[in-house]
Amino acid sequence: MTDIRFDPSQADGRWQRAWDEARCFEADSNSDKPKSYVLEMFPYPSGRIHIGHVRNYTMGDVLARYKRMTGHEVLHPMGWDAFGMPAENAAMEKGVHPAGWTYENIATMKAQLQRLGFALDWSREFATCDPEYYGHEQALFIDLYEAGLVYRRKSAVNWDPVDQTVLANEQVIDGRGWRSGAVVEKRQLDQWFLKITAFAEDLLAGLGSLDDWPEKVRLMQENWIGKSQGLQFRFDLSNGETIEVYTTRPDTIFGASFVAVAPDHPIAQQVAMGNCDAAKFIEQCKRGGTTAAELETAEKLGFDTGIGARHPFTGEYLPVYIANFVLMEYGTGAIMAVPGHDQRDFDFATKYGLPIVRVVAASAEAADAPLTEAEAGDGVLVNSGFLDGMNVADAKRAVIDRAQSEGWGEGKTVWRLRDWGISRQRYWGTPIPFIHCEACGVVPVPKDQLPVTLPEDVDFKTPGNPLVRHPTWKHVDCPKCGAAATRETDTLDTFVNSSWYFLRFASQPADQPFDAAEVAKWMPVDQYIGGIEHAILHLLYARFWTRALAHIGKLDVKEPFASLFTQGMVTHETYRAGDGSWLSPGEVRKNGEDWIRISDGQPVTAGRVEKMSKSKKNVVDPDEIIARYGADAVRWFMLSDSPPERDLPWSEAGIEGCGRFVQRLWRLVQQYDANATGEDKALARKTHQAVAAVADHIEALAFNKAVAKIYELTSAAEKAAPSADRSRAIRTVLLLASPMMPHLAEEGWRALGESGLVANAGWPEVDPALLVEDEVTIAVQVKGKLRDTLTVAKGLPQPELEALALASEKVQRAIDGAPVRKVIVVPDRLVNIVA
RNA sequence: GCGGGUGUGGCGGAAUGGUAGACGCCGGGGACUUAAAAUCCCCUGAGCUUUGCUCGUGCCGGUUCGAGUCCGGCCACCCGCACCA
Repeated sequence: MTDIRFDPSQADGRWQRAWDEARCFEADSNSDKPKSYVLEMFPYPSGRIHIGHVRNYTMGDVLARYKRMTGHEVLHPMGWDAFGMPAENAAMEKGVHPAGWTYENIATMKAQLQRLGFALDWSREFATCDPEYYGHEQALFIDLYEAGLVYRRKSAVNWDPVDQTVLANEQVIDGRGWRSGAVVEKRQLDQWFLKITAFAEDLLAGLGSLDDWPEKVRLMQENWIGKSQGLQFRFDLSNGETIEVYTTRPDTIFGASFVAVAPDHPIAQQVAMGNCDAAKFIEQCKRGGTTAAELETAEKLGFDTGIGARHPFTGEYLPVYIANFVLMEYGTGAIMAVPGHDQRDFDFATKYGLPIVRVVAASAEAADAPLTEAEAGDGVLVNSGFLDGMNVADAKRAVIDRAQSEGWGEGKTVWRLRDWGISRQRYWGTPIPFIHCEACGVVPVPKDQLPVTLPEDVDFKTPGNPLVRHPTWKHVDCPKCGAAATRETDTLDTFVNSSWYFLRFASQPADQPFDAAEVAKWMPVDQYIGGIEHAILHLLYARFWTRALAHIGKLDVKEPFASLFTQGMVTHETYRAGDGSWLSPGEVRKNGEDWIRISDGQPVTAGRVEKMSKSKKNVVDPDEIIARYGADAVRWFMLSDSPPERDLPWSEAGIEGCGRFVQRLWRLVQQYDANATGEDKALARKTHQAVAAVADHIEALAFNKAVAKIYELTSAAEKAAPSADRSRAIRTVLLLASPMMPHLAEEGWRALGESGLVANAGWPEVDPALLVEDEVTIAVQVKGKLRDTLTVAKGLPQPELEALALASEKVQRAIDGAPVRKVIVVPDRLVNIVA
């Protein structure tokens, strides 16, 4: 009672140690409580924790702590997605070893997370670069290989000739390597692939069962998988050959007025050999930009090959063009073009004066209505021979049936999804556990020789993959025939590491990747929380791995994440000096209505509220704010105000307000009197209502609303006179706030005379009888406009309510003598008088 | 272009078709203090002829006794994908 301020600088660490010593948050796989697996996307150890991590992990933490309080056995683990390019970049730039750099970052970031007091099971921590982890990954990879889900083929890669390395598409900027600036070459290399397309149908269908995923993410995945159904068929060409095209609109076949092939289509290449204009045109197409803006404005261009394609129904010959808008990677790289019903074909036909024929119309009478643009909608087939009069769906089926019975085409499903290329010509990744033998070919490393570990004595001074030029590492004997052989020097895409880590968190036997029975107890993850940037790749790959492992009998779940939540970013206002340079929040201050630079008083322009980024200097450092306000205030801020799926604007005033509330709650706890007597029925009601509301809000992840309810109960308890109910209210508010402000809650729990940890306390019970009010405020409207309010006993019968409302002076004035035509009474809510 | 989302005070945001603006921030006034910090109390959508009235949830219309909420049509901004046949 003497020290009225709560001091996080000494309390935070003390309670963090107490939880540690009590091993509060270690999950027990043998518990018979209902399980709850709460998982946030594990971080890449880039160096320091970002404020976005703080928000992400705070949300998960509140849920995890709440679930513990409501009697669940909670698995809430943390680890490190530790392989990746930044470690190699650091090695090249600073001469440090990727492993050393990574593990140092992990130590730093772990300490940062611990300062926030997260209820994490650190006993299960691992980094994906630990040989124990990636060794198991290698074993799983071999299992998938043996099940036929892994294969090798030649594939084009972006090759940086200076850095001697393969670049991801994002690392190629304007055709040049992002680091070296060298012009990137396309090279054909033997690459490893995972057969994700074998699960395309299932991955698509599975989306339907993910009711607790954001609609947006499901749609993004659906588009990515990109299923389309149509007809693949052959045109006989005037030069005696045939060409395969694919269409999703076989119904419009009578409207086809030309055929178009991609510039890299074999036919285009063949034409180019004998025709230098064609060759020039193809060159020109390749020079075209690939950025979104360029594509949008790109003009449709074509080159008439002079070849004709015989229409399977009319026998007419259609011209074959090479066209810049046709993609080799999709379908067959060739299309039948129907200008009347496809906008791209329409634009092209208009430019080159090709026929535009209507074959779908609103009605048979509108068969010759002019087309001013392509019409893609449904309707009745016209100008289409035997299809006339059919609707689009029937016509599609009819054409496919004819093509199949006559043998010139077949119904086909085409996917946008490609197999997953997982070869990376890099050092800092999971070595692909295979050996190349001249006699035996590709041979998996025997499992008893796993893990294939990375050599430590590597240098990054010379460009290229250190695994390739290491003097000894790759030289091994073939496990099959014993002859001299070489190891695969590619490593696995880092997305593989994050495709099964949640299984390893659930079960960590030494001799296998996971124990199926133990995993079955924890999976699926009940709540997964992370950024929207992983909406497609990570989540799709994890869904694929789970299916693939189920396919080979290692698992019994298909969908790894039952419920997904994507949180918004933390944003901050930006500041610029007169010369346009960015200024950090610490360099500026508000001067009346304006902003000025602290150092010289010069005016500063306050700009948009944007995602925090180092380049714009609008960042805040979690360590600094924790040191200044304590972990609880920071956590509270992360949950307040903005709904969790939306962006959260960071503000100095906001965090100060949170700091004030921490102290306010602390002062309230000091007023707790275990011996207080007497009732306060109204406060008791508010208390119980708050317990129910906060629980509902946390379960819905509506943390901002939960926070508002805690504020309300706090205010009510502050204002109340001492009573037994007030003491209960104070105790309750502390429990409700404990998932959000665990340190203050522990300190307060002691102040209340409790000896255990609030981390082990139960969620307060709710008395349903106290959830309902005995008095209600009734709105009294006249013609829908509020004129008065009445406070009456709950459940007052309609006639009495009506009489009370009509007796109101304000109501009578509003009616002004007009006859009452109708009275609408909503019990316990309102009376509306229509006069 | 396609798909999705969002529009409510000075700001972040609440609101099962039923009292719009909960809660927080900012701001204003007051109390305490020699003073400040801290804390506490009050006010705080706009306007007006201020016991009260009118207007007000991006815009236009509709349904309804009653619309921020439902329906139709627009507008703006944000995000994702993008020449996918």
